[in-house]
This record gives sequence, structure tokens and C-alpha cells, in this order.
Amino acid sequence: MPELPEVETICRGLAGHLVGRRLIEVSVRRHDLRQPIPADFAQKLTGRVVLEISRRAKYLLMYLDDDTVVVGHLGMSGRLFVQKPPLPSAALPPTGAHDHVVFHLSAPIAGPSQSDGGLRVVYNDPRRFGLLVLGVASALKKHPLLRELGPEPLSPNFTGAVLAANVAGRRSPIKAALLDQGVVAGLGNIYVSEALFRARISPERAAGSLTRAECGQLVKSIRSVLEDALAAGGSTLRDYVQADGAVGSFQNLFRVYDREGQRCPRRGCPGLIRRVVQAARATYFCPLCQR
DNA sequence: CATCACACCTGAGTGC
DNA sequence: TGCACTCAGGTGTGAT
Repeated sequence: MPELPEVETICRGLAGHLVGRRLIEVSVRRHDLRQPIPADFAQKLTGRVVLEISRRAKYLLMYLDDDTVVVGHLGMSGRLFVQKPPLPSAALPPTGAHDHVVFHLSAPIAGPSQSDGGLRVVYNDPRRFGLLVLGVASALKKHPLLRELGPEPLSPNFTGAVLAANVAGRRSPIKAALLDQGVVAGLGNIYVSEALFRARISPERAAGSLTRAECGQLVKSIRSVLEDALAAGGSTLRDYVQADGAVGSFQNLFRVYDREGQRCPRRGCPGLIRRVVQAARATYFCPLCQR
């Protein structure tokens, strides 16, 4: 499911609901995700207060008040959503199929007292390609899942020069290189196709053959497509929803993804969008205006 | 090393 | 309606 804009949208939604609440109960219904949920997961989290929620690449990071960080990934089909009872003590919806972990949270600890009777957050993942593991905040950069990640595409240190250096010498297609989370962190199958279209670069070009100028253009295109997607709340293909259940709308703004056979949206271009398979993933592009 | 095919798992969609 | 088949937003592995 989720690439950077979807994970960032969920992250922001969760932060608004969870920061400043205490985890009063954590129930793990299935441990066998892509990596097993640690046996002491629930015990380690119970009683902790959520300090902050952030994102690195496609990982969600939930910082707790004891130096523990929950490191989460949604894989292809994972969802995290908030369930809030409409009234204090009102019954929450029953746990559904593929709800693997349920976090029960207290009312906000600080601030004006209110009728908020707490809420719960559900981790749901039919395919179980996602994961939920634990890290240590003060040593998070060394965490095995995070230490090899490349630059954040929306950060100022992701430049054309950095991209050029990270793909130097690579003979694989630029499409495949951009999916490599060590080259740039957070892109997935949709946004790679969309960014290459905006940069007018063919996905079949050898990554190392891009000029410095092309790398600079590609960096700009990556930023623009991610920012546009963030503004739309991400893309909803089949099951992605934001933390509060709202759906994203960027799928309506795709220019090439899943548009095989349609006219190239670039003004005056007579090309037709083509679908090819690279590294076992579908790639969409206009063979006329992407060179 | 770099590259690639494939596996992991479930559900949705399609065509017969 | 049912069945067989294909495809899907990700990533780690083993073979080459």
C-alpha cells in the first residue's frame, strides 16, 4: 500500500490523536508478520506514554517515554487507524479480520479535563508483509532496519549531486535504482513512475548514465510529486485510508501510473502510455516524451 | 559488488 | 455462482 506520502499522512494523523496519551493495554492477536512481533512487545509498551510520532522512509516511529521506539512498516496492505468512541464508555467496534494488534490508549494526560474516554489504534494487515518491532531511541540510527536507508527526498540534503553519487556506476534501469531505499528513501512503484514522467526521463535508462542536470531535474520532480501527493492526502487504490478513515485522492492525479494505452497527458504530446515490467514490477511511461 | 527472479500472503478483479 | 488465473502500494533472499 503505502509509499512516503501515505505513511507521512498516517503519521500526522496518528500524532494528533496519540501524543500525550498512555498505552493502557496492548493486545497482539497475531505475531507472525514479516518479522515476528517480539514476545515482550505488549509488556514493554503497557503503561508508557506516547511522546512523538515520526517517519523515516516508509517506517513509522512511535517514541515512548522510556527510550523505546515502536518501529512499524505497513508493507503492501497494512493499515493503522484510530477508533474513537463517540461518547465516553461507548462500545468500540468489535475487532475485525486481520486486526493483528490493538493499542488501547488513555484520555490525554495533560491539558483540560474532558469527556474523552480514550481510544484505540488498530494495526490491520491482510497480507502480513508489514512489521512492528522495537528499537531504542538513543541508538535508532544504528537500527538494522534503518541504518542503510538513503536520504529523505523532501530534506534539503537530497540534491542532484547526492542522487548522482548514489547512482554512479549503476547499470540497472533508473526505475529500479529509485526503488532502492538506499539510493533515496520512501519512493515506491507509483511515485517512481510519476517522478520519471515529470522529469521526462525514460525509466529504462541506465541509472549511471544520467547527467548531473538530469539528476537535478529528477530531484525536483521527485519533490514535486511527493508534495502534490501529500497535499492530496496520499493515494487510495484499494484499501489505504488515513488514520481517521479518510481516503486520499492523489490517484485522481496520476499522469501515467495504471494508465496503459491512454494518451500522454503532456500538452501536445501524441504518445500513448506504455506499461513494461522491470524487476518484476509494472512501470508506466510515455515513450515519446520521456527520453 | 550489482542485478534479478522469486518468495512471502491475502484479496480483488477478470474471464470462462 | 464457482473456479482458475492474474495482479497488487514492499522488501529480503538466494542464484547468477
